[in-house]
Amino acid sequence: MKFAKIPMATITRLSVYMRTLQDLLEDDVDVISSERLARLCGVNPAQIRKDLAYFGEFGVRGVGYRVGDLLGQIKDILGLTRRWNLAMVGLGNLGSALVRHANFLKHGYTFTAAFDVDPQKVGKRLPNGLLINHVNEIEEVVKDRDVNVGIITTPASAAQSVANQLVLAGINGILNFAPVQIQVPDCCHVENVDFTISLDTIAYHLSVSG
Amino acid sequence: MKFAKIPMATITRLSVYMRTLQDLLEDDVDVISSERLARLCGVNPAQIRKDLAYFGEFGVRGVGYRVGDLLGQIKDILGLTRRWNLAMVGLGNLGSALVRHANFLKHGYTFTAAFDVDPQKVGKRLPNGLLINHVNEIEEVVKDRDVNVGIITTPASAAQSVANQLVLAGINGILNFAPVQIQVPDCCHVENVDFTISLDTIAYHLSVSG
DNA sequence: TGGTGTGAACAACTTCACAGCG
DNA sequence: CGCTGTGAAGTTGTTCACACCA
Repeated sequence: MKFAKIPMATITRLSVYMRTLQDLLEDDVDVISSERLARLCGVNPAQIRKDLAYFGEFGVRGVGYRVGDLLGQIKDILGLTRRWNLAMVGLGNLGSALVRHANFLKHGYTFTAAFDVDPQKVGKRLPNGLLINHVNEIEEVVKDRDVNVGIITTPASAAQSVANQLVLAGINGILNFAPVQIQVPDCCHVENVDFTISLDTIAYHLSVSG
Repeated sequence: MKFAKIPMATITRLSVYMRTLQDLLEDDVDVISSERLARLCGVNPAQIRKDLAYFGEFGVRGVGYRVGDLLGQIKDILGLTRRWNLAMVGLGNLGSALVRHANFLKHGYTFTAAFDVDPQKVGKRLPNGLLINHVNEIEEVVKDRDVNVGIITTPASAAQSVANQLVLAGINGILNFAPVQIQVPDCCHVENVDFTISLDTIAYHLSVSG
């Protein structure tokens, strides 16, 4: 099973397994079976075994998986044993909140740049000390500070233009919170976080079921 | 094709079509073909026709779809012709930012309640005038203000307990921003918005491709 | 003629069931 | 003996190709 192409959904689940394993490690659990881990993650046990099998044989037959080992392996697969530098573009309510959000700081993600167009904001510093640059400076600053991933929290109307500048600056990964479909070349990977869609989905479910 | 069960992915895409149609309407576009709409939404034209076919025949053969009509139909399908009352639970950086976020106010979503555990916050009012209640008051306030959907932006450790209280208060839809898998009875629909997973996915893609 | 609506082919992902090994 | 690893079966979702109709 070593050289198959890996389903996108597998990568998503690896991230979930990782989080659960971290919790288990903190609770001093040494070994866990696919069945128990599956219950904790809300998936099928065979799914876990198949997901892991894409990357190697990490378990012990008749026993299960060693929590610490498996956690290390998954971090390795996801590329989380190194540091990733992030740039936040758009420091409105959402952008500012996310920069302060503790979850990014786990797993080696660090903000090394921040951008906005508002003259009131440019030149100021964020609570963590990070200087806010103008969006026009993206190319220069991104290269200078070795930014790997851009996070877009601008209004929808500005998102595509920002994405273009990020790509131009050599960025290959974008996390897009703006509610639009942005177009980028194949070299750049975009993930969309769109809670308006999620809300609409809830509205639909509530409508049909009563 | 009227009485098939509808793929979850179809509902997600309807929300995307809706947004694009709204833009087209503002640009005074009257009619659009599945091919052109598909290009704008980044999907396959047949996909759009199939998605819509689950719910009826909305197009005109040889012509395309009337933008205004189709928009109305999709809003109807998604249940967005009525008002939905939201409750925000957790008014940290993220929760506060989301309450202020303009996108919720489109499409008939309104915040009618807000909760936190911090005594510094309880009793205060948000910029929009909404009073912050204590999380203990969820059941009472939710029923009183006819809340339909709960949004969880608490730390992961508190999310399950909050979800339990929301369910107890009779809520059937939860939008969960906390990075944990919350367990609820079948009567309640949960959508997760988990940007830590999305970031990990980006890290994986950057790692494997260079 | 041109674009929708849709059955049939195809592709992707998930689950089952059991062989294989510690 | 018990749990992993995995081929095969099953399920779900996507794309094709063309009949059908304004």
